[in-house]
Amino acid sequence: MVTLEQWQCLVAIVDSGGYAAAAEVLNKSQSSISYAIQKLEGSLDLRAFKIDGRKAVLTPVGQTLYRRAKVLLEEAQQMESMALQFSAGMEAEIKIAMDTLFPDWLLLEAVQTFMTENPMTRVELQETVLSGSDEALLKKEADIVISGRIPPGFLGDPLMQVTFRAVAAPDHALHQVGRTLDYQDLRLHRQLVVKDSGSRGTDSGWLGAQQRLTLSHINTSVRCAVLGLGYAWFPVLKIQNELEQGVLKPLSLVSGGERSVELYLIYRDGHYAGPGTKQLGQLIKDKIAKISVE
Amino acid sequence: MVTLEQWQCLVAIVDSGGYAAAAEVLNKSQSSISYAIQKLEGSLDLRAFKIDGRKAVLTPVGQTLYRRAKVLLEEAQQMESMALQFSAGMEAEIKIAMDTLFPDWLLLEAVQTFMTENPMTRVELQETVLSGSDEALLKKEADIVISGRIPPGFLGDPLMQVTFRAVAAPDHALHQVGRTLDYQDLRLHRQLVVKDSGSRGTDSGWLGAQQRLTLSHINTSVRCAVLGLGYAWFPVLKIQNELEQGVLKPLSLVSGGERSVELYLIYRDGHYAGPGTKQLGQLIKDKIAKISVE
DNA sequence: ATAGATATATCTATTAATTAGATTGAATTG
DNA sequence: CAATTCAATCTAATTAATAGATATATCTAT
Repeated sequence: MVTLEQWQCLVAIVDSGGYAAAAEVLNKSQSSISYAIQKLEGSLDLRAFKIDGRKAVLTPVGQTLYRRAKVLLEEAQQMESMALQFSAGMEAEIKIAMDTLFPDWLLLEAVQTFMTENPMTRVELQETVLSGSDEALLKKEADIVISGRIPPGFLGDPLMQVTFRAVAAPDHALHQVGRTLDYQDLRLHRQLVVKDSGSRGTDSGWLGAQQRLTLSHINTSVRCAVLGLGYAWFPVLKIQNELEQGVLKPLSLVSGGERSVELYLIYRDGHYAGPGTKQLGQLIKDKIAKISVE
Repeated sequence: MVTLEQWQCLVAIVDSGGYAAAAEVLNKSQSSISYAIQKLEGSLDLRAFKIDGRKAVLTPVGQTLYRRAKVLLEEAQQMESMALQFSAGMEAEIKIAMDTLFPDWLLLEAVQTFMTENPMTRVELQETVLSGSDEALLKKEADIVISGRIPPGFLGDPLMQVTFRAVAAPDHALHQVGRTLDYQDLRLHRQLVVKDSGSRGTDSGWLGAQQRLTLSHINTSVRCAVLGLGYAWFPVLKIQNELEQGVLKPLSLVSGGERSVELYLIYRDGHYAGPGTKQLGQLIKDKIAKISVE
């Protein structure tokens, strides 16, 4: 196998203009360079240089090899500097756990910005519900968590207020009652509940409902509500489209028709978080700040 | 610098599932593998593997390195097999000299086909006129020559008949004469002549003309004819568009209004030509055969 | 629990590859 | 024609890579 060093010699000879000059550049002796080229030419069974007078000149084959060798070396160099960044603490992988309450497009925009700036860092996104985010933190399955709950021992930065509203499809029975509804009315109808993604399975939603339909993802839940399968509390930001299109309609409740939850951004390792994690967290915060202004 | 062999070890360990298995695959001892990874990790100052139990498992950083190392090795491998083709006689560079009489789109199509099949071979095209092609052959500046002249000592395969027709712009004075023209008529007008690209500079065209405008390229000459700067003999295939659009019109001559030249394909090295040169030559012939049938 | 099997790490002696330095021969320069 | 420059070659010394033996840890099956 031709080694990287041998390719490097070939390139150095061309770039510097000769064997002796290449030796200077690479901090080697001239004989080492000569030896390296001999080995290269030997193992490929061709001539890369023709000695014209006392100058080393590339053969046509050599020219082709030179061009590709430059690319190869460039790539090897890139790998090493990438690795250097890793050893300096830059993460190869950042895992995010996000409660489905959080507007996903917002996070995805931040992730996209981050990934273009840090192409060597992978990002993994896990959508969680309620205790699922706690679990991600405690089991070290996520570096960044966006959730409404801060497990004891962690510190969270407030991100945004998520407002819930009780809604149902316009032709749902609850919308035909013709007066403001109370808890008794709701009890008689099916409530759509999003299943807790944590393994302990804390239940969410109002437990007073007799009939319940439990979904694993909020998007499915919204779809069910639109189809008239039941009523539910949804984050306003998540159903903006549905409200505008009129396929979902807010229920007028005596009280409790609007609830709200504060979402927090939590670093698993607090201020010991790596540089990439911190940058990504900041990007998310910036995105939200920008949205709030608009 | 991390060597290719070290990257190869990393990849082999992952692909085969362990240090010992990698040693087997690479025909080395297990301790060599261990040593190589130690060197790699040492020079990058990071850990690529974590020994989980007694299994070697990639760290997140290691995963990223693994993916890129595969690409790097793939590229190095490609270079070597490319070089192997070179040493087996495949040319790194093929030079073509083509008389401008030859329809260029025909050659370019053949070149394109060749280049997609042989991405590592460069192709250089030189357009010549008359003795320029002889010179390219004799000075070894071209491997393939397409020309109407075969210098002594070379063998040419007949390619195609190129038919010349005397033409001028429709509003040219020669078109206003109102009868078939003879040599005397032509003598009185400016002839457009393409300059010989050879250094000896044999003159082309009919030397009886008193006024001449000499151009270095046939395309320029056609443009001049369209603008009414003179009359000229052009290959029919080269001015098909101009004839259809009516911007050039054939002159009706008593005799000599149509001449023709046979073009030949000549290999500089005859049947000692390299495999790429032969293939490219054959492609050109095939293209012409296909055209002739249509 | 415990023996046996499996997998990586480490140590050591050996072997192979690389290196520098001196020298030679060829080509260029003044 | 002498001086200089450049690559090739030879040699000795150094360095790096390797296999083999052994140690250590862990998993598996009894």
